[in-house]
Amino acid sequence: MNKINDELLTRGISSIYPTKEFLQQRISRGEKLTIYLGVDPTGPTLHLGHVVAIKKLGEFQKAGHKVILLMGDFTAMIGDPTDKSAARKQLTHKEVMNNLKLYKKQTSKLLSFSGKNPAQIKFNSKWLSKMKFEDVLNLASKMTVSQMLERDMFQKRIEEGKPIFMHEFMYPLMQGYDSVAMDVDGEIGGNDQTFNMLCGRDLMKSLKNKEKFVITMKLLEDNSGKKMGKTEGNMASLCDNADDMYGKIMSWTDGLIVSAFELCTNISLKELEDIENLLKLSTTNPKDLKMRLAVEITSIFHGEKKAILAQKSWENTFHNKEVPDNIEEFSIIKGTLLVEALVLNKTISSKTDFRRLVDEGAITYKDEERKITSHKEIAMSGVYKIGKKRFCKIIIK
RNA sequence: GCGUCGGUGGUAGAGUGGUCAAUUACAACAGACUGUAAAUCUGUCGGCUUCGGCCUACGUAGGUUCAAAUCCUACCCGACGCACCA
Repeated sequence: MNKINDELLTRGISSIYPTKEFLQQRISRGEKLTIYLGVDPTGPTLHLGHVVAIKKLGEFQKAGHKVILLMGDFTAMIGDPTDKSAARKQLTHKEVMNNLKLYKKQTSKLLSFSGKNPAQIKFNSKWLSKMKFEDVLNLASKMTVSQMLERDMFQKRIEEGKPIFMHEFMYPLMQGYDSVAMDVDGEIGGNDQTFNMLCGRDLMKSLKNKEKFVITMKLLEDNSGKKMGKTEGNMASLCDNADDMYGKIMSWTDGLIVSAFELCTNISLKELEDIENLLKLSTTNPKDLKMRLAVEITSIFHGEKKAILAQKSWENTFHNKEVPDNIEEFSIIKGTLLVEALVLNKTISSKTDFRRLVDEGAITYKDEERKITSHKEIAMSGVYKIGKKRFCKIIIK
């Protein structure tokens, strides 16, 4: 019992507010706690970065606590001015519901939505959209401007002379109010959400005189913290098929291995320690550990069988340089130029790109193991390889 | 309301009349190497091309000029400062 609690309250956790002991006491007293995790339903997919907190939520659910997955549909609708690229479009109710459906599917391996203690799903528009201006003002009166300004993000913007908008001040309040509206015992989230979650803690105290606990999770990132940008692009989506998920994990930088084992897999803490030590030895090839990692994670979402198949296919393709089994096929009319065929099928983005690739010696006609050297090559029936990971099979009609 | 500054490629961010399809960094792509789709190194990185060039792009619309991302005018959007503060 004690041991389980200990892992529940340490693994992957960055910090617990007010204290770990506080939470531990409540749990060992046998209390059934209500904990929630807020997610932003803006996109249709969740990625492995989200898994960290969802997984922890699932662990609490297994331990018998009540868990809520909160869809931040209201907060998502407001849009974030810092994100000028998107100028975030307003989500329709339909889109939100659709995303929810996908989320449910994607998280079903970590959370249980049925049984006697199902994870609940709530929407924060339910209470936030009904608030009157006076309610908002009342909320706003609980926080001071300097409290808000303490936030690193705001400090940085002031230094850079970049704007801070009023509604950005409201954000933490809105998110914080979620805790009050649902009357939860605690919240869980990435440590990048610390400020918002603590804001909810303050509100809880002043409005309900309740001590809300907050668990912040470590972020999935390079041990140097530097390479996050690099990994972001490879951040496997939970919608990816087993092969892609496996492959994307393999392309993670080595520094991510330990933290990913801790945050995304179910291996024991003992094994985790072993892996950490192994990595320090110069005789260890990090690749082998990464392969193990990729199988572990892929297994969670696709089952062990598919994960092992994905591993085999990966080894064949990249280690033995063979053509993978399930590649894209398309048919063309006889005599079509290879450029036309590939661009039409969107395997390559433009004709210029095709010429470049040919000049770089990136395209190979696998059936004859021959590099394509001419821009005017006629497409043949068979398999073409572009770069290291793009394959396609052409069929002549 | 007045004033100041600014809006550039996937992002950040240079450039302030021709040498600008636009420095650089990140992302992306390719090659070499390897331990892999890691790391490192090298190259590429708007589109079309008969490889000579051509076309489209630096907030929008006009204008000046042989020539404009760069100058002018109007407009749109934004930030900052000052004033106002019912």
